[in-house]
Amino acid sequence: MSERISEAEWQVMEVLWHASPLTAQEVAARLAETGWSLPTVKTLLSRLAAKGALATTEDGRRYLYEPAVARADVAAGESRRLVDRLFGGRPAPLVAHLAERGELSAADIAELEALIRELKQ
Amino acid sequence: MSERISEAEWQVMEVLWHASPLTAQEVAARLAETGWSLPTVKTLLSRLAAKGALATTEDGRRYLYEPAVARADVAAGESRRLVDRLFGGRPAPLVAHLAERGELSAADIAELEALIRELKQ
DNA sequence: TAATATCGACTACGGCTGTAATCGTCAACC
DNA sequence: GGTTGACGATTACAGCCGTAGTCGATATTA
Repeated sequence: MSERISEAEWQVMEVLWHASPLTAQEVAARLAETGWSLPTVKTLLSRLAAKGALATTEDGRRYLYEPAVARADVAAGESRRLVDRLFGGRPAPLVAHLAERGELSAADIAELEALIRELKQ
Repeated sequence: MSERISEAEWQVMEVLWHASPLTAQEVAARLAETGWSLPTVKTLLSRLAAKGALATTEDGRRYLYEPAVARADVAAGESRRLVDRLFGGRPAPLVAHLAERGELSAADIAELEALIRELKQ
């Protein structure tokens, strides 16, 4: 398990994390804004199924697709990789970075503060 | 500007962010633990120079390489991309994620707390 | 029952990435 | 001055990624 998921594949996963199971058609419909053709979406679905990120159920002559991995797990893995690579595994510099660049709103800061308070218990 | 830097390329950049300018030989020597051959390191250096991430100065018949982009800028870009993609642009969920998985040490939390206090001013 | 639409599977293909060998050239040494 | 070594440049090549076309089989419809 735990194969990497590419960026295009991630968008497909997002659709299915949001609602599943879906047919290839339905997934493609929800990805209309990407401009991808149906074959493209089908290729991505196949690749995801092949690497175990999606589970398929036969429904007559077609498949219903649904996630086989939790979004949280994949997100955690990606986060960890980034934090390791960019900040030596320490998350504070990441936050400091975002802050320095004005990428943090007051709401973000409040949210982080509440989270920290909770973590300290 | 702002071409993407791949993971192998990132390791080369790390060397030069740490000390520069260096020759290809010197860079390769500092990447001994990767097991990469000298040609491999040279390829990575060329690609980085071609995309403007490294600046070169001629030194006789060879080049001296040094970063043409700040580590902080690249790191910020990557962080931003990740946070956008995984957490809808909000950093708190990222931290929450790391926390939930026990990826945050007490020291990390203290560091974050200090940072938040500072940000609130 | 014959034509058509729809599926998934397979194939394609250019670009990027990781990894490296080879080539032409110039400098240094014998 | 010829040979050897060190450079960068060029070429290679398999695997992954984004994007998509084609094919064979089946279901639907006329």
